[in-house]
Amino acid sequence: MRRDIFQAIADPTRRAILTLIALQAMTPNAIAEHFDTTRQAVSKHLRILTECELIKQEQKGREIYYQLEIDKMKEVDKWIAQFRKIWEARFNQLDNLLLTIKTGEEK
Amino acid sequence: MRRDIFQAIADPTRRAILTLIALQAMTPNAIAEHFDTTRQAVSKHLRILTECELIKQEQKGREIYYQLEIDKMKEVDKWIAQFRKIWEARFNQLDNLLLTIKTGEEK
DNA sequence: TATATTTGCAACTAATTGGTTTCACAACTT
DNA sequence: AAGTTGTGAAACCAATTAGTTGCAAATATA
Repeated sequence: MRRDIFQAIADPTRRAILTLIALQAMTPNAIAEHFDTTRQAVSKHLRILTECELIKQEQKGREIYYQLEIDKMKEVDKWIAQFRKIWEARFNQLDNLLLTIKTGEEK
Repeated sequence: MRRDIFQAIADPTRRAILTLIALQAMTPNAIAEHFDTTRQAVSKHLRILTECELIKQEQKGREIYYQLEIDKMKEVDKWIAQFRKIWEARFNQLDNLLLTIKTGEEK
């Protein structure tokens, strides 16, 4: 069973769940109300997100509050960083080019 | 057939392909040499990446060079941004707290 | 204690996935 | 013209996925 963050965020419902609980922890029932699916299906998504540590549970009586483990998100950010480095470098090149053109015009 | 970037980068081989061609365009054969799989399997990955516009082709004689469409990567970055905003806010809160403690000590 | 609520888990199903083998076609080379 | 090389696409297969329904366990309420 492959269980990494990239596979976890591949599903649109799971991405929506992460956005939903980003600001405040919620119970499975409350989460399920936001989607056109059964509570059990949401429960399965929550299990997958828990397994790859993108969320964590906090039991309160018979309710379980799920909340985002935001630090785990940094792993995706880290992978994207290699590409960000490239597009920022290109942006700076373009910037220098424009500056060169401008300086040329002023002469 | 769902075909979005998140589903595309869910596969580890596809992520490796993206990293591989990030700096220079490559042919399917050259790419396949880096993986323990057939050229045809790589070809299928390239098709998926092309369909969601993460890469583009450039024909040169009978060879086809695949190169990264880096701008498309920004869409993932954009989704991550909502979470980055949160962890940066928390970092600043912590920073302020430390500053408050320090200031308190100086009194 | 009996009942309702909140939840996770197992079993099943249809669709999708990533891989393979085989083939066809176009472009170079001899 | 004949053979080689680089490539995509089709047909098939095993594994995985996301969903369903049904059930069991634990906690709250009457």
